[in-house]
Amino acid sequence: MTDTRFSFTLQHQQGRARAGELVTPHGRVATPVFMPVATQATVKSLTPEEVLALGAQMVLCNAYHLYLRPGVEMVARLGGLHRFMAWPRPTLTDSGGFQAFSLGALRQVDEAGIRFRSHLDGSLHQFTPELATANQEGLGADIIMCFDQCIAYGASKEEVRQAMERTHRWALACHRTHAASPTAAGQALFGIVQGGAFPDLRAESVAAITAIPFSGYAIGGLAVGEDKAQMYEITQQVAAGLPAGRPRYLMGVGSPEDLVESVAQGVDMFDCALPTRVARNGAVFTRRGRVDITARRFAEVTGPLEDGCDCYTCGHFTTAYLWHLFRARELLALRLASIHNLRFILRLMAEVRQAIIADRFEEFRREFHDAYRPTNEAVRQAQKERWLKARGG
RNA sequence: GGAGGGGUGGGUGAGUGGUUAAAGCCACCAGACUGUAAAUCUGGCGCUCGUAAGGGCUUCGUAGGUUCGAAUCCUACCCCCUCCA
Repeated sequence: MTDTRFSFTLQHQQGRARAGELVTPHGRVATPVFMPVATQATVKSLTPEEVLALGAQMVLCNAYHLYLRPGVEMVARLGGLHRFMAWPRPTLTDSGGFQAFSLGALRQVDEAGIRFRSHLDGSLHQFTPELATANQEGLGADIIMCFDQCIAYGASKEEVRQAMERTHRWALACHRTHAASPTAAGQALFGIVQGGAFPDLRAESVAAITAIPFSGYAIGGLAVGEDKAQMYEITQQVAAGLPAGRPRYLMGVGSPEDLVESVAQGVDMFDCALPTRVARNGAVFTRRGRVDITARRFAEVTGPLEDGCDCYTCGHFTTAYLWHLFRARELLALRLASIHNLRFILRLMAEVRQAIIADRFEEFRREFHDAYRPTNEAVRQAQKERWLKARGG
């Protein structure tokens, strides 16, 4: 397998934080990069032009969802993923392995693959590493992912081990399948490290996955219920074990604070449904933290969601108007909040990159955390404990 | 003037003798959401004591009454609505 049209160049490094560039058949991508999630070949509520204007360089689509509807063949007949969704820039597809985690009772895992009960019509489908790879080749994304088994936090070590070892076997199968494919030259295949929150399993997984010559390496199975301290530790450990010359992708992360922290551990790529989902539920990111703007106290706030934000929403509308749109359940509320949140994240990433290149990432990181207050109860609790400890000791 | 209907917790609106501090919805408050089965979900929402379990107090227009027991039955009064003159 040779990715003649895919490459990654490390441009600058400060501590573990890296700035680099991906080259793909559909263009270049400056890293660290956040990929907005376009599960069903659309970033929910936004047009590709809008997504592009927000500063997005690349989006993630989901092969499982597109396989069920409209179907891989259909997308291929309609010109492939890029043309189908009118997104001319780089794309990445997830294999459907995550749905082994998220679909709950609708799926069953065995050695051959994962059997899914379609959430659309109840029909039964089996995904194997071979099929998952072929599906992604059919869709035609620039980067495709190995079919892995993502497992919930709280599973026993033995269960995590089994899922991990299966993921390793499937990784080999995916690599073999892709290498034999005529489309291989145009697509980069990434491997995925699993192993839950167990450092020894993670070490094993890093060894097994990096033994296969993938174009990039992903950290999977995080942000599935473990606490943030664990997540950061595992991220640091795994990132440190991945080859420096290949892009590192932390799947499914994240929140603003997670992005900053993970870049600090040497991660180059991210995707996350959080910014857009949370936006549709009325929560908005600001430099001071996440805010639920549907609360009554925002009814008459005449300023923008955030002073100094350069997004379309903040440039045109008051917080009071957004509040009204959410209360009235107007569709524009979803769009305007999504625009703001994605712009917030994408701008954050651009600033992170600039800071790394200018060798002032650590200052940036500190300033960010000083100002940013996640609403997450656990984090707040941890902050409180740290404060009490610092005060008492 | 005549006939009829109705007044329930912030709003709307169920409830017509006990299991009712009183459904549902809205509003309000809080929380969750991380490779999207999500424009979703969860909890709270009379006052008060308690960390909790649980306890106390006050509520269904107003005032009386019947009853072991009343938002529910009776009487009077106040107010609102509809139709007919």
